[in-house]
Amino acid sequence: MKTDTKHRILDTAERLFAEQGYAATSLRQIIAEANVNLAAVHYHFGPKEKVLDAVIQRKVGPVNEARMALFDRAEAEAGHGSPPVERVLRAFLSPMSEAADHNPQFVRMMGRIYADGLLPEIKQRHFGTVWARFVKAMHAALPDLSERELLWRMHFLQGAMAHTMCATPMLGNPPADFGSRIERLLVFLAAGFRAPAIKAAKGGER
Amino acid sequence: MKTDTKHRILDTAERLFAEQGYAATSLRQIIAEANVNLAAVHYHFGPKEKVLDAVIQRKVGPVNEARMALFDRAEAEAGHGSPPVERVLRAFLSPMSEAADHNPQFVRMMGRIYADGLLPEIKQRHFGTVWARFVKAMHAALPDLSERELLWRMHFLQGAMAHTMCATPMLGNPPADFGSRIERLLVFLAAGFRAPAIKAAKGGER
DNA sequence: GTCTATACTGAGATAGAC
DNA sequence: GTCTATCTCAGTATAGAC
Repeated sequence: MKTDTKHRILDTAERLFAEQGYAATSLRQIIAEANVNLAAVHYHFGPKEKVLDAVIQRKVGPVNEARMALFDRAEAEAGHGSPPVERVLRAFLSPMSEAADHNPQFVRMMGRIYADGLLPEIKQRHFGTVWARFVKAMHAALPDLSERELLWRMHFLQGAMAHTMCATPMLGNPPADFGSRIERLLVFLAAGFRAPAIKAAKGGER
Repeated sequence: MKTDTKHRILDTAERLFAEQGYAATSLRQIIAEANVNLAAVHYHFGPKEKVLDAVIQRKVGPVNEARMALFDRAEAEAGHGSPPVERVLRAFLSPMSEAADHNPQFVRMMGRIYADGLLPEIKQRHFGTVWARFVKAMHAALPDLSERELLWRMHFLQGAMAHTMCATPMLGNPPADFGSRIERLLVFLAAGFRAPAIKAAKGGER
């Protein structure tokens, strides 16, 4: 059967995207290492961006499902009230950490993809719903923050998270220590979100 | 005189990089809008990356000088002790904010360049010394943090800052309200840096 | 020293034969 | 379904006019 052509393309693309980044990886390099024809890529996926889309879709699904399950659990345990900030943050961040333990390159790839800046739509498609729930849970945990203030802080979180994911400095031993990196990020972010909002910015942004 | 060829290239490149990003802007588009020849770019700057380098160099110098001056002032006012975290953060962030008031596109460009992930060397060349001083000042302001913890938090800061700079959502009125954005970021970061460090991460990163 | 014209290589994309 | 051949456009490099 030749259906494995599709899988070979995806496997090779995922590996090369993780190693070199999306932009730096050419379709010709992928097809050479996957031993398939160039047009086969276009037949199965279409343009290069769709290859990336398929690579992400294959791996990000389980991560997002885990996130949703953790949101469910946190809210169930909180009963009437809302789960604390740390709990919500952990529900979103820890599945990515676990994915990194199993496949470190995937998380690096996600970080690089994020860093490559080509996600106007990819981000929305693969993370839209889970992100919306994340924002909602954070808002419930931090009722004193205005929506605008919260959204900006979510913006800061996004940047810090992406930059942390793709961090090449695999500082420290053991090498694939993504878990402690997430722990540090979580402490940092929780404190940032808990900070009292600024009263009146001089610019007067409404 | 034809020396303005160089300036026209730089001006056009800066504008296009800001509008579309570095990767999405072709040299041919630049030369078309600047009314110069393709080889003139190669003559004056060399490869495309050197064009970016020149564009950055022209604008980032004053910003870094302002940062250094603010570091000086903060340390002088602090006397024996160290300036507080907010003071150090503001010394680093506010010059970029003022640059944005004068030329909003430049800051957007910097963010996009950062987001394009093509700065392994550019970052070092243009921000190396000022960043080193920034880290040192932050360390002095937060003596309880281990160096590793501090460096990771600087890493988070970097990601949040870059993501904030290139944020397309010019939410709120007035439109170019970069100042309040920086104020919000500053509050968020100061709280994050002040958070007590985690004791023992399960991974045991050293 | 400054620029024009032109060519070279490799990228992504597509039409059409098999 | 698959692959060959080809198209366009990118960055880069060179030769030579002024």
